Amino acid sequence: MATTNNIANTGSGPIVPEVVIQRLPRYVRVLTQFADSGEKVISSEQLGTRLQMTPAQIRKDLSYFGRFGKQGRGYDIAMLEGQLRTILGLDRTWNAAVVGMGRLGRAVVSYPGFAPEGFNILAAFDASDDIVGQTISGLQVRSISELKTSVQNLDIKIGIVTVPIEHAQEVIDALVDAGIRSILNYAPLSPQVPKGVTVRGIDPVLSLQSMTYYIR
Amino acid sequence: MATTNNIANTGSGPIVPEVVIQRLPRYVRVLTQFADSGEKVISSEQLGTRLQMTPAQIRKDLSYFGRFGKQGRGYDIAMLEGQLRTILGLDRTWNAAVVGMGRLGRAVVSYPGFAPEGFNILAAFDASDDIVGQTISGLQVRSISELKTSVQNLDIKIGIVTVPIEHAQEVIDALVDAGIRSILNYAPLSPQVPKGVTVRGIDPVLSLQSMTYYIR
DNA sequence: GGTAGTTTGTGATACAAAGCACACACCCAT
DNA sequence: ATGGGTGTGTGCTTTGTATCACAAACTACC
Repeated sequence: MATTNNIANTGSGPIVPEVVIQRLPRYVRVLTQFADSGEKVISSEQLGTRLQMTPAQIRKDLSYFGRFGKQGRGYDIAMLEGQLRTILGLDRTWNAAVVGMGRLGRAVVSYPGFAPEGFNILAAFDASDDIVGQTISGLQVRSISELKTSVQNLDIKIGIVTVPIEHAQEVIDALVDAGIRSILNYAPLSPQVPKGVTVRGIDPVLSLQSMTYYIR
Repeated sequence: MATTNNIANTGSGPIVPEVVIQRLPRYVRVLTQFADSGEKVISSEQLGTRLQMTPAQIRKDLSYFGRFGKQGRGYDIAMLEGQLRTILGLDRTWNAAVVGMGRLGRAVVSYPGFAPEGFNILAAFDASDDIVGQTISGLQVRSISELKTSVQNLDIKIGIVTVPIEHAQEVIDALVDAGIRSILNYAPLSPQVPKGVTVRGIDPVLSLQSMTYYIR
């Protein structure tokens, strides 16, 4: 799975390849690091070294969105980071909901890495009556039957799926039905989604299974 | 990060593109599901529908490794699954070690999805004296100073990195130094590794950050 | 056992992404 | 203010990947 997507190029401008979009957050991350270490300017050469890619590719990628650099100098770090964040929609916060409050779901809602990046988990859902009503990491677990209304009331834009594989497709269908167009899927399947919905899969087993080819 | 790799095409035969290798585990997964539901034979068409890809691509991918199908019929499910598992090195078990026993490392060692797929976590490491010696999910946490000897004694082939970002690169260096050539990295950076070492990154924040582009 | 209907395996083709290389812009030192 | 040095932006080339399309191989049914 790793990274399924039915592209829906938002906004106007040229059509940007999805691979490019997927690289942008990595640029943002490195820019943030350089900014933190007090640097003001960075060249595509330096970025490339850090990210293990050619400077030309970085310049090409950036050129899809504008001309951010100065010849003979490089890129102003703060400015470029800001531009990229705006392009990616990271200049605001996003509300998310987690569906499936088993072991994995609990780990996800208590993961401290989302909020600092502007992803706020505002709701947790589960199908089991034993779990609904419990409070986990400060979230009152809701019944899946409330999914659609909660998504609308809380302005939730991202769904995170942590249910067992046998319920994953139906949960994803429910999220789509509720109007969600971005799904982070922890279940080990390639879900079917309509065009316009983006799904990213998190699947450590798949990653391991393709690595063994190189060491077998 | 998502999926960095310095290719090292093992064995002989033609050079197989890495994208192809990364798709094979997905084929294996679907084949297992079909086998479980009692099917005996499957066509590239059916596989394609399930995986949201063209039948031609599946046939091309498989053709890198041999001729597994029968015209007018399709593929024998059990046979193809077995072949692919052998190709990927999944016809055996693999020993892994987790480095970093914080919140994330604990979640990883207690994740029940690895063992059924033949990935056995045999050792856990941490740098902190407070944690070394503790038993977590049946594993006695060892000091990182023992990394190299443990890797050798326990025949560990896979390293799983769950340390904070500021120690990730040094831990990865230590794993490489210990002879590890396959690393699953949960830390949010693009690590530098020598050629011949494969790193796969698990990074939900990066996934989210590239999805927002499509809904912004 | 012949024929209609499938589905594979694969060259050829089309499409997409990455890399090259250089004109041009800008900085800085003098 | 002028010139040497540096690094961008981008058209062009190369490399890589996906798709097409069809002959060949097999099945099933009469």
